[in-house]
Amino acid sequence: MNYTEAKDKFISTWGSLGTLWGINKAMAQIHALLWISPEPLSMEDIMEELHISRGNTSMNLRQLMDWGIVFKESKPGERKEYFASEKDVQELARQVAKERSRREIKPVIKVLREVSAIEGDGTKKTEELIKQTKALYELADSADTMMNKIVNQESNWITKTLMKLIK
Amino acid sequence: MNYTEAKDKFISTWGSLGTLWGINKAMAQIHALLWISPEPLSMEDIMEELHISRGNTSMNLRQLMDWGIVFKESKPGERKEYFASEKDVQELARQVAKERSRREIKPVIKVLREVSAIEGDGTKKTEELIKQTKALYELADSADTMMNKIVNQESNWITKTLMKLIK
DNA sequence: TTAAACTTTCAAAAATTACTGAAAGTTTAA
DNA sequence: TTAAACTTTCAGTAATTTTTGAAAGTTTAA
Repeated sequence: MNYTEAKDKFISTWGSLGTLWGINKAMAQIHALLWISPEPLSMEDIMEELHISRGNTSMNLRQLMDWGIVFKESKPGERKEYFASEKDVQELARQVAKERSRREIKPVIKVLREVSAIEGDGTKKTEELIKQTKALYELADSADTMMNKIVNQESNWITKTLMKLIK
Repeated sequence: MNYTEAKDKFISTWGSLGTLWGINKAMAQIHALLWISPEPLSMEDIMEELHISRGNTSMNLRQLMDWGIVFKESKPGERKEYFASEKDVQELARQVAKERSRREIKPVIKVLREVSAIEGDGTKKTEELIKQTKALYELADSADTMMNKIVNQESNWITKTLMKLIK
């Protein structure tokens, strides 16, 4: 496998993984491209490499910046803007975990807490609703707390922790 | 909030979370419905409660069974088939982790290993591709190994472990 | 200021994904 | 066997999501 094959394989695999996990393909592919690029890329560079439109590129770069994993860079003396990925894998993981917790997990935990807190009325179905949503609440809440621990630790806490668990 | 409101809120929230994580809404909602139902439900029951078609119900039940989190039950003396959810939250988590690892993570790890193993050619871009995909490979591999540890432990290992990490 | 160089927005179109419903298939009781 | 009771399949349709591209917006150099 030469450079171009490897690059294309990585970009397309990353795009598919994104799709599977609810992230749009263009966004995941732009991230992949920047992740392996030694230099920041311009919008033109990205459009050309991935064969996507200017609008699509712009919108997805914006999202990647909202997620905190891509940054704008301006080269001195140039009008054009360049984009660069967060390059540290630990920081990438922290940032993704943090955002998914904030946007997706926390709101669900809130609903689970509310739903599992309704008053029992003596019926079996209400008991079951309370019992099952409470179990989900407790699991989700522990998992989320752990994620946030990770997010707020020094950068290689993840690896250290995983190592500790694995051995 | 009364029973019906709580039930509807749970089902619709679970459906939306599914969508966000790449799982189709009907599948997530059927799971939610069975999760809180004290008794197994028939296909008719599910269709009626969620206002979805027979075909849709059938296909998504099949998928839930493929994931190993919903089971067919036949009541003695009845032709109709009934469906019940895995009720243990630990087992649910184990099963979901196991399947996502097998279907989605493992194949990506394989690609990352291949891509990061290409031979360097002295160019900066090849070096960067190797370095960055290797970093991703190592993180993904550790995380996956941990997931599989969890999957193969006794049922409340998750909670114990999370507790240990949190305090 | 002006206008060139660039980015963002957004309505419309395309692509993808999910859903329906009727026909085909299967199972079981008699 | 037959036929009733049920489930699955799948082609067509609908809904949703993504993408495009041109117009509007912004920035900066002169």
